[in-house]
Amino acid sequence: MLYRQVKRQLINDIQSGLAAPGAALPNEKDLALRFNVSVGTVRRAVDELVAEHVLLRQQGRGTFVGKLDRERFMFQFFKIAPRTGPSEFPDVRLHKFSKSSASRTEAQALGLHGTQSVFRIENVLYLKGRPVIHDQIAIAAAMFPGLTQAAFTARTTTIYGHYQAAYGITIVEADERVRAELAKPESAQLLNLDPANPVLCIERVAYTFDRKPAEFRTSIVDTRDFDYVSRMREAA
Amino acid sequence: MLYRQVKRQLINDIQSGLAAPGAALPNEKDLALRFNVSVGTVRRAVDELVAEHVLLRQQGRGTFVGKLDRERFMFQFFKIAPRTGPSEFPDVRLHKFSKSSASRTEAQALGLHGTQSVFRIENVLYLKGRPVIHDQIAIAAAMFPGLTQAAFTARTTTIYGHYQAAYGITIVEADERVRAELAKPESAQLLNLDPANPVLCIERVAYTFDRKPAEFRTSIVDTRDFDYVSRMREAA
DNA sequence: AAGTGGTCTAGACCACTTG
DNA sequence: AAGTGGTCTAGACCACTTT
Repeated sequence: MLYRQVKRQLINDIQSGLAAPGAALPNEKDLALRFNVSVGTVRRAVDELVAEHVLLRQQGRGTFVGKLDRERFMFQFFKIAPRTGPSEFPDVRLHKFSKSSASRTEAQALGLHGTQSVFRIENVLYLKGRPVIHDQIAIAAAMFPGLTQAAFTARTTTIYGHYQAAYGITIVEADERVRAELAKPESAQLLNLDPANPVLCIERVAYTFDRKPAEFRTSIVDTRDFDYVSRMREAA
Repeated sequence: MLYRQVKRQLINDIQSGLAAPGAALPNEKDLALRFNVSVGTVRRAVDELVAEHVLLRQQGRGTFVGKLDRERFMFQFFKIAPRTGPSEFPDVRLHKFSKSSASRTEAQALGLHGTQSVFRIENVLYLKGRPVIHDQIAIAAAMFPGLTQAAFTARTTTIYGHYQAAYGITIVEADERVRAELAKPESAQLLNLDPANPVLCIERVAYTFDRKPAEFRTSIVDTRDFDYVSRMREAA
C-alpha cells in the first residue's frame, strides 16, 4: 500500500499550504524520486486524487492543485438546475451574518462537543433574476478563526473557494438529505412564496479530507421552475 | 487506448449472455492472452468495470459479473432512507400493470420515435409497514418483448434484476430530477396522505450500457419520516 | 500446493504543450 | 527540442482462497 502513503503525503502538502491551490506539482519522475517509489506508484496515488477532483492533470502541461472556483462548484456541489435548459451560476446575496452557540443539530453535524460557537450565514440565491434558494450555513468558529462579515462579503470566489484560500480548508465531499416541506414564513418571504407552497429542504454536511465535517448547510429551494439533479453511477 | 477495446469486448460478452450475471470471468492472464494484450491492460479495463459495479473482484477467488440483487440495488439505486437509523429494503406491491402508447414525456425520456407502446407498472413501496413511495414505471414494449404481469409478479429478485435475468438488460446508471409538489389525489390515497401534504417527486431515467435509456420512473415519496439521500464525491 | 487477484517496479514509446 | 502526462509491456513478489 505504498501508493496510500504517497497519497497521504500529497494531501499533507495541500493542507500545509506547501502546495497551493492552482499551483503545479513537481513532475511525476521527481515525485517518484522524492518518495522513493516508482513512477507507476505515484501515478496511482495521483489517479485517485484526480478522481476526487483534488488534483487536476493536463497532458503536456503538468499536474495542478484543484481550486474550488465557480466551474468546480457548479459541477460538483451545485445541483439545482432549470427544468429545461442549461445550468446557470447563481447570484448570491448575503442576508444575515451572525455568531452564536451551536444548536444541538449543528453540533452533531459538525462533530462539536458541548456548546461551541458557530458562524451563521444566510444567503438568498437568485437564478434568472428571481430568488430561488434560501441557504442557511453554519461553520465552527474554532475552524474559521477571525471570520468577519466584511471579509466574507469581500471574497472574490465561491464560498468554498474562500474556505480554501483563506483557511486552507478544502471541501472534497458532501452528504445531503432532501425532503419536501411547506415553506416556513421567513423562507417564504425571501423567496416570494405563499406559505402553503411546497419547497425542497436540503440538509448538507460538507467534509474536508479524512471526512472531517466543516460546514452544515440547510437549503430551501423553490422547485416550481428548478430541479435538484442527481446522477447515480459509481455509488460508494 | 487498447484498454478501451478490451472493456468494450467484456461489455459485449455480458450483453450477449456469454458472461452471465454471477458467473466468473476467465483469469486475468487468460483474458490477456485472448485479447493479445498485457495483464496490466486487462486490469485497467476491469478496474473501470469494477468501479461501475458491472464486475466484481474478489482476491483469491476471481472476477464475477455483477448481479442486480437487493444489496446492489439498495446501495446504488435506492436513495430513500429513514430520517434516523439504518436503511431498509422496501416491501414492493404491484398496484397496476398495463400497456399503452407512450406519452410525449415518456417517449422523450426513453428515446422513442412517434407513438410506440410502453408497459406501465405502478408499485407502492412499504417501509416499516407503511406505504411511503408510489412508483410509476414506463419501459418500451419493444425492449421487453412478451412481458406479462404474471411473469413480472413472479420474479424472485429486484425489478432491475429481472430486466437483467429475463432480457439481458443491465441497468448501470441513472439520472434523477427531484422537486417538491403537493400530492396528487391518486398518490395521496395510496400513501394515506392529505392532498395538501408536500411530497417529493423524483423523475428517473435509468440507462444500460452506452447510456441507452431503458426505464423512465416517477416516484412520489412521503418524506415525513424518510429522506432522499445523496453523496457528492466524484461528480462526472 | 495451486490458483486467483493486488501491488510495485523499470522501462519503452506516444500525445500534447511550450519555448 | 525539451518537458509534461498517457498508454502499454513484462515480470517479480505478496495476500488471499480453495483444494
